[in-house]
Amino acid sequence: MNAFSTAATGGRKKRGEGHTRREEILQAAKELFLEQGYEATTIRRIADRVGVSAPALYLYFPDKEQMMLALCDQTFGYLIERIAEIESTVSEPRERIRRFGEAYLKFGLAHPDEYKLIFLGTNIPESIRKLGHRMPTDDPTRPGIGGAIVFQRLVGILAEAEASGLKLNYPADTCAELCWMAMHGVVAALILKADFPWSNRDLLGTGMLDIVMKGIIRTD
Amino acid sequence: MNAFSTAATGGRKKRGEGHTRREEILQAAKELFLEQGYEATTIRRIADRVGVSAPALYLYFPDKEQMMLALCDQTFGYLIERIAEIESTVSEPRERIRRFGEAYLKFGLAHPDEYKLIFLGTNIPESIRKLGHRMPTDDPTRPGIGGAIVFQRLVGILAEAEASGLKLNYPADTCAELCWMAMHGVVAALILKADFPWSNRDLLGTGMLDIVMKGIIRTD
DNA sequence: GCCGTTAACTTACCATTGATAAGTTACCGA
DNA sequence: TCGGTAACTTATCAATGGTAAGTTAACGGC
Repeated sequence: MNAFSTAATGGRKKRGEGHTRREEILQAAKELFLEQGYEATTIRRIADRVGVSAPALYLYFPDKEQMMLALCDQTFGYLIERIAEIESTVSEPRERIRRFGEAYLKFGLAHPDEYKLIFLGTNIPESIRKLGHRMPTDDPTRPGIGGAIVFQRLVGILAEAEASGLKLNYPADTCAELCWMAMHGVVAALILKADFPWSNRDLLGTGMLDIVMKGIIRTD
Repeated sequence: MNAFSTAATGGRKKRGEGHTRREEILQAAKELFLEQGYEATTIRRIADRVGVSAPALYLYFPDKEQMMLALCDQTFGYLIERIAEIESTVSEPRERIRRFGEAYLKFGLAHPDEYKLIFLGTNIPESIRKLGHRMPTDDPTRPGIGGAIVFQRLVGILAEAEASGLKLNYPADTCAELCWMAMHGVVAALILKADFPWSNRDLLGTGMLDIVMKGIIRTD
């Protein structure tokens, strides 16, 4: 083995310890994907960083795509947890919606590289990008369902808000779609064009949230 | 040469006719990019369709990326023309803004594959995707400036609207950014997730436009 | 202690990719 | 007719994702 690899983790694993190698591969893949993007990260580079040969990766993943998918699920998890937290601590409908939007924005901007990889699908194959938009009816045991879960929670929040008396200007699911499209637009633009001289980054986030809430919630 | 290629265009060009070959290559590349995406389209497949050898393409383009860029400029051109048309025929500020949004939406949905390739940057290298968001200060003679031109026109329309007395809730450039982010969010979502059971496609377009205009234009 | 099973891993290899080097063909003007 | 050169080809490159087939070593059973 290559004693000079960046993060070589010692020699051969003992029997039954293969899963720790799997974790090491995921960690190395995540670092490299974030550093250089999906296409630029080769299985050989991942293998080098782990300290094994390239074909060894295929003992733990069927292909490069599945490594990416495993990482997708991991990162979606953080956002899903955060949303559950909001749902369990905030009950006022308007406040819930706003908090959801804020959490989504904050998550995207705090993890720009991961958002880019997972929600934006930049530089990743079509087959993976699609999974970020998986439909809720898809097999939930397969990786890549996280995006649909997040969206479903937004639909749920708006439907509950309507049920509890909040008046909406459009059907609840349409409101959810509009809300997501708008907030995603902000995050995507700020991340993809980080060096553009945006007039006012904070204002774009809060402004869009204001605009959307004002637009979907009826104000008599 | 391969007499069985899909769109072989006869033999060797006469002297001085190289530019027609260049057009043929662009046409074949466009078809293949739209059919199969950027990554899946290989130099060899493009060459096959044209009816020449693969290295012949390098007589007309320095690399695959530049073929894509040439196509980007072509397609951006259609939208830029349409916007110019609106600016020259519609004078009422509110109507101008709405028409711009409608044109943008219509363009994106009418050319989903091209929008995907050009504005969304799915399956294309980072280096190309960035060009869709080029800054207006960049060298205008280089390809890929179209995205910035479209955005600049939106900024212009809003600034002129404000100058002619329309009251905005945010600075004009912030309004332009919010407007673009929201409309792009709709187009991107409808295109990328064409098979999602969207509640109401038309309502998402007109609704977002209503929401944005209501949100950025002060209604006393 | 040693031995078979098999998890963990390696070396050698494959077809395909974008791209280059170097040579060949044929048109056109002088 | 002949030199220059635009237009094009063949042969080849290194790098890629992935596979086939063999090697090493840990563990349980005897």
